[in-house]
Amino acid sequence: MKATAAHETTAAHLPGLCSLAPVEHQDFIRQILDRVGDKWSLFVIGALQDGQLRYTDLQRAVPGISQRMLTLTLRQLQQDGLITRTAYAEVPPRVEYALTRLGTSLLTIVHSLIGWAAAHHDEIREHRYGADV
Amino acid sequence: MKATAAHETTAAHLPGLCSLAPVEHQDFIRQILDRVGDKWSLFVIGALQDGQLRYTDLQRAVPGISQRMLTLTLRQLQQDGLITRTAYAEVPPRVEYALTRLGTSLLTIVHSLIGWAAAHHDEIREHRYGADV
DNA sequence: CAGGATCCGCCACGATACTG
DNA sequence: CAGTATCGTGGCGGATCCTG
Repeated sequence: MKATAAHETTAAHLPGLCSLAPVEHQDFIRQILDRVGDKWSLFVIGALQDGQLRYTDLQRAVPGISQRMLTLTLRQLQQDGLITRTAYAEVPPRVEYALTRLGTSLLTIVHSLIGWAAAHHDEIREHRYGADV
Repeated sequence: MKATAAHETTAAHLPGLCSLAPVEHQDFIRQILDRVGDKWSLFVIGALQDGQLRYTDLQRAVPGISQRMLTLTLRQLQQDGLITRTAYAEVPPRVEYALTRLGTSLLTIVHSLIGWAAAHHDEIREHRYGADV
C-alpha cells in the first residue's frame, strides 16, 4: 500500500533475495533450484556425462535410486530439455538416454559445485562435528 | 571410455554416479546437495551477499520465508560455517548475520548457477510448456 | 527390458501462538 | 526484536506388483 514511501528503499521494489536476480525471475529461479535440489536429477546427469546410457545402466549407475524415481527424474529432465530419450523399436526394447547440449552446460556448473564441495569438504565437516580441531 | 570392458563389470566398486566424484565422497556430496537444494538456504545466502543483515531484515529480504524456516536455515548455515551470527546484548536485542569466507566462496558457485538459469531461461521454458513456439 | 500403477510412511515446511 | 514450541499437512520418495 501507500506508494508514497518512495525514499524508503526497503523491500518494496528492492532486490530482496533478488540480490541474486531480478524479481521477475524469482519463481523461475525457484523452479531451477527445485530441480537442482531434486534428490536424484544431478546424479542422473552426472551418470550421463560420459555418454549415453540405457535405463538399467542408469539404475546401476545411480545406486539407491528406485525405478519410480528414475523414471520420474528422467521425464523431468527430458521435459526441461536437459536429456534426450531415444527408444529403439526392437525386442527386447532398448532406450538410450543422453545429455543434450543444454544438459552438458548444466553439468559444467554442477562440476564446479561438486568441486567446491570436495575442496571445502573438511572445512565444513569441522564446523559441523565440533569446531575444535 | 569403457573401452577395455574388463570382465569385472563396472557396477560393484565402480564410480557409479561417481562419475561425479570418488565413491568415498558420495554421501558427503549428497549432504551438500541437500543443503544447496534446501528451499531457502541459497536465498538466504544471496540476501547476505551485500553485507550483514539482521533477523527481520532477512525476513523481508527473503519474501515468503516463515520464521521457523528462517531460524532453521540460519542455524544450519551457521553450523556449516557458511555464515556467522553475532548477537549484541542490547535492548531491544540485535543480531547480525553475515557470510563467512566459506559462504562467500559458495556464493560464487551459486551465481554461476543463477547465471546459467537466467541464460537458459527461455530455452527451458520452451521445452517445458510446449516446444512449439 | 523399460516402464506404469498403487499404496503408504515420513518429514520438510507453513501457520499460529507464545516468550525473554 | 529475535527467536521458541507445537500442531497439521502435502507431497516426495520408497516398496511392491503389474504390463507391453
